[in-house]
Amino acid sequence: MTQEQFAKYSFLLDRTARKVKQYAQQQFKDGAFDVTVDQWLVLKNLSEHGKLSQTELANLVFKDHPTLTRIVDLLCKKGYVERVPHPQDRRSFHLNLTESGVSKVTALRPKIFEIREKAWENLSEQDFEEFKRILNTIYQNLDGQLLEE
Amino acid sequence: MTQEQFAKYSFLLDRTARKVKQYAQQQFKDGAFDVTVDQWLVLKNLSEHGKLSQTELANLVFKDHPTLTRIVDLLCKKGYVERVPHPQDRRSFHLNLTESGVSKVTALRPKIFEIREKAWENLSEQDFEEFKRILNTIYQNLDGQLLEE
DNA sequence: TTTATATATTTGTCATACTAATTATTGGTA
DNA sequence: TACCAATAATTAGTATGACAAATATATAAA
Repeated sequence: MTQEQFAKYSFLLDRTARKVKQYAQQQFKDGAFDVTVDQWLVLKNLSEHGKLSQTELANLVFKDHPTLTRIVDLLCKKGYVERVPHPQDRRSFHLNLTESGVSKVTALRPKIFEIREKAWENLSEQDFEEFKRILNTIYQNLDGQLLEE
Repeated sequence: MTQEQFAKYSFLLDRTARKVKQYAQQQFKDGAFDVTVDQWLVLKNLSEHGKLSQTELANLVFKDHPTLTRIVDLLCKKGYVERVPHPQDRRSFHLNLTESGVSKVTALRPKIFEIREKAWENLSEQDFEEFKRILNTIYQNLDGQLLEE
């Protein structure tokens, strides 16, 4: 295998990740879900982990703080999330789903599973395990954080 | 495997793709490469395929036209690429590397192979083949274009 | 207690991605 | 010729992503 051939993993990875997001986003739009794919990820994690600070949430979804701030801004504007002042720390917030946010998650969850399944046609559970292993290995190879812990 | 577990592929894929791009971009910055990762992809393809219209180039790098227009704008501003009017079609351009662009590609190419190798530590050539197969399968599963061809 | 440092969040800037709409031009056809 | 549809590229608007810097507050150290 030449270096040339080898270096293509980054191209294929980027291309596929974009396609997956684009496909999902199109389905979200067709279904009038009223959220983006990244906004959904945030809603889903809030729904599963309850009250979270923005820092905790950012770590869960692997987005940096400025990006998360902006996503939360949009979700608040749409009325799905609220920022409740943290009782002990005035720098911080508890993020909560509103009633409307809870309904949204309940309504969308099954539809999103369906959308996600399409990508996996012609692939097996074994493929899934391999894929996870390789992705996680790459991530760890490049993650500087590990050196500091 | 629950649906819940299964649907994580999209999260892992997105997270890893971002990490790969971020790591490379950081190395590009440390090495004062003066281009972004996506700008490099465009330069590299221009170098390998010679005169191309923007539409042809967009198809090669799998970016949409507005995105490519802006990347080419930046590369022209930096003096690595030039837009030459197409002799037969006044709507279109031939894109060319400038002398400076050719030198840039020659200088960066080996450095970028080194950067790309890091991600692949602890993984085999066999893994690479599996990875390619799975990524391409996912891409094709979601690619509406195929239906029309 | 004052000072220094660390933490939580926000703001600013640039680059990329996607969609829709626009402009200019081309080619086919009545 | 005049019209119409297709094509090449650009512009506009919104969202995300990375990074640096700013702000406010909390905590630890002198």
